[in-house]
Amino acid sequence: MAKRAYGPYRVSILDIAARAGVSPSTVSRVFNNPDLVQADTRAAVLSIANKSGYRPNASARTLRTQRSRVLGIVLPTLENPVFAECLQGIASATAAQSYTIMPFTTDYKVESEEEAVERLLAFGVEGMLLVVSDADSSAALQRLRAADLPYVLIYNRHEKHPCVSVADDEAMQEIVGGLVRLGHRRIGMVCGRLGASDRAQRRCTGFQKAARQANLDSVTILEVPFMDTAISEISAILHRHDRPTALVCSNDLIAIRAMRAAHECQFSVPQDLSITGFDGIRIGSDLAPRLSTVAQPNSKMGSEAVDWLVRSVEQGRLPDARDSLILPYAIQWTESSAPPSPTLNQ
Amino acid sequence: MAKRAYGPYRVSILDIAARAGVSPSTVSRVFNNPDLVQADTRAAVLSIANKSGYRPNASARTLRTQRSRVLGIVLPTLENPVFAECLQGIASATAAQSYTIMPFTTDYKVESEEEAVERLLAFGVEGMLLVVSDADSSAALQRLRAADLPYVLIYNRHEKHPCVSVADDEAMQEIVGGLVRLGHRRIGMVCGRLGASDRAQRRCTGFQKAARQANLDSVTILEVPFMDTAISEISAILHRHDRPTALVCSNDLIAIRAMRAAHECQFSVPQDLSITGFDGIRIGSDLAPRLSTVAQPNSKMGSEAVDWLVRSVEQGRLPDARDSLILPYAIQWTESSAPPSPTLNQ
DNA sequence: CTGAAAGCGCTAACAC
DNA sequence: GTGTTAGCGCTTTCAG
Repeated sequence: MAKRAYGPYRVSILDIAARAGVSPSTVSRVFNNPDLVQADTRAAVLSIANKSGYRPNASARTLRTQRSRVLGIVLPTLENPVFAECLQGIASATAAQSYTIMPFTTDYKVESEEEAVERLLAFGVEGMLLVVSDADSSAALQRLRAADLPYVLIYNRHEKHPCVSVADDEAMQEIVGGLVRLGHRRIGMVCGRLGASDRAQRRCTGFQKAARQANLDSVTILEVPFMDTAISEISAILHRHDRPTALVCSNDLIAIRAMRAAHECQFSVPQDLSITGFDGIRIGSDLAPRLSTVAQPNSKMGSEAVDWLVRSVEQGRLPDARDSLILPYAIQWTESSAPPSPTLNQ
Repeated sequence: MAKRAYGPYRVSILDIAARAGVSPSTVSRVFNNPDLVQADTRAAVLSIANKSGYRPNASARTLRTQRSRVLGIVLPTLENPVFAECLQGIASATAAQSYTIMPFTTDYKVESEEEAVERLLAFGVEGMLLVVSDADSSAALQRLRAADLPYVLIYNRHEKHPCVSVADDEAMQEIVGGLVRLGHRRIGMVCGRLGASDRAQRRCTGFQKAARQANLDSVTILEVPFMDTAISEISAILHRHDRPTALVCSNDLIAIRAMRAAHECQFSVPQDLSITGFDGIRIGSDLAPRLSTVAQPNSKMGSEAVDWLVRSVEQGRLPDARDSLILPYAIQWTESSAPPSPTLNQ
């Protein structure tokens, strides 16, 4: 039993081999190719291994086989449930395939993205799953390309990169279209920091396009870079006399804050103001009123990305951008949206 | 440049040494003990290393040094923001200390806890942070003890284990006390699956104790094992003619569903029904009405646990249960709680 | 200040 | 069916 310089004892394959009276290779085979080993020796080795709490050392195995079975994960923040739900999907899928994950959060900072990728590369991950701020300009992705490491983006969409996403521009247009059909003519959009996320940008563009098509009476776009001040900034808009009758938000977290802002302005949702979100975080459907939103299959986006990445890794090739997955979204028209009250829409 | 059996090229220390015309040891020193290397050779090596995108191979380094700088994380689910927020705290703190994390979720299943611990042990993590279902009976913790690996529990509380938590029994009593002082005499408690979490149990016990002390007129305890059915089960209680005037929930997610249930029963919160939560998830304070709750410093609990664990690891000793941290909680009396309306409290 | 050599724990040819 | 051997990439004495 080898004693480490400090800390816990760890049993090595040599210890097990010695105790079982076999060679290390036999022990190794028991764990990697059980069939190649006689049933009784296998049983003996296994029993001793279990008794000693032996598990093959992953670092040594990785070094030897050049396979770590570890995937690197890079995402903005777990404070937004959309990413937490996605990571949960990733975690479940990887565990099911006997892979392990190593997550980093970037707080939407590109330097952190690069740092994370660098660390993960050093670690010898076999592939990465990323949610980056801006796929088009990402240095982290260039590095990944240069390193020839398989990766898949989630929530991002880009021609040149393998992505798992939903058609959010389209979804956004559908949302606006729905509101217009309900009778809304003054619609505002509230987005997160546009510079920090190509998603927010795309959704915003989708909104503008739909607004133009519908030839709306009034279109306001409000960028709320920080969640802390979101409520008061939204309230400000609601105090204007020509305030919108509907507020389209670039994500659910903002939409929830918009509901709060409405409440503080003594407006009731949806009678005085319709509100829609984007993402489909779990809690949205338990609110009162339920949040109308574009529900993305967050957990599934994670697990699909895992499946694709693992497949690529095991086949020794890079995921192809042309195989990018656009998963279906589901617009949930629920209680936070309704026709504008007649007096409001003049 | 060594070509892997499949997949990406990776540059090794030998490549760098050769290109720089020095020995591998020198390159190694540049990365680990820069001071031991002459300034100009150091610069030369560094420049070549950067140009080639070289990063020391973590597996090899771990194998050699017996230090992985990886911490294992085991928690129930990221679908509950309380754990997502905590993991975010863990992620930030570990990144700041140049450690990496390897998280596993258990969905409250003890077998998954054991499996996760086993995998992490094999991996050679230097320590673990866990949120287990029941610290007292956990086989995973026994295994950790046997392996002599440093670990810290979060949210769990136990005499024999190093824990970072808040005094939730006390907090629970304070919540009930507060409601009683507001005038509530019929108070109900809604808990998650008690068998799945010693926290839920402790909070429930705290509630019962406080209820007894206050000699309440009516005490209902409702266990809602699954979130999917929570709303309807809570509604059922609210339909009773002697329904509680206040509902104390064992966590915020349940409290949000209780608010929903109240809404569906046409009760307004807090006029017809007061509701309190537990955990202090971020969203709670942006709801309308804001959720009254016991706010735990979730992110900080994670980072404190990291700091403690890392300190222990680096000093080569196990965290001592007697040093367990009980962080302060903050009861937020906000909009979801108020005195009962006079007609209700007969 | 730098190089040579050994070895961390494991697996995969290759022998037998 | 099993053992022997070499070596994955790195760090670390030990020499010089």
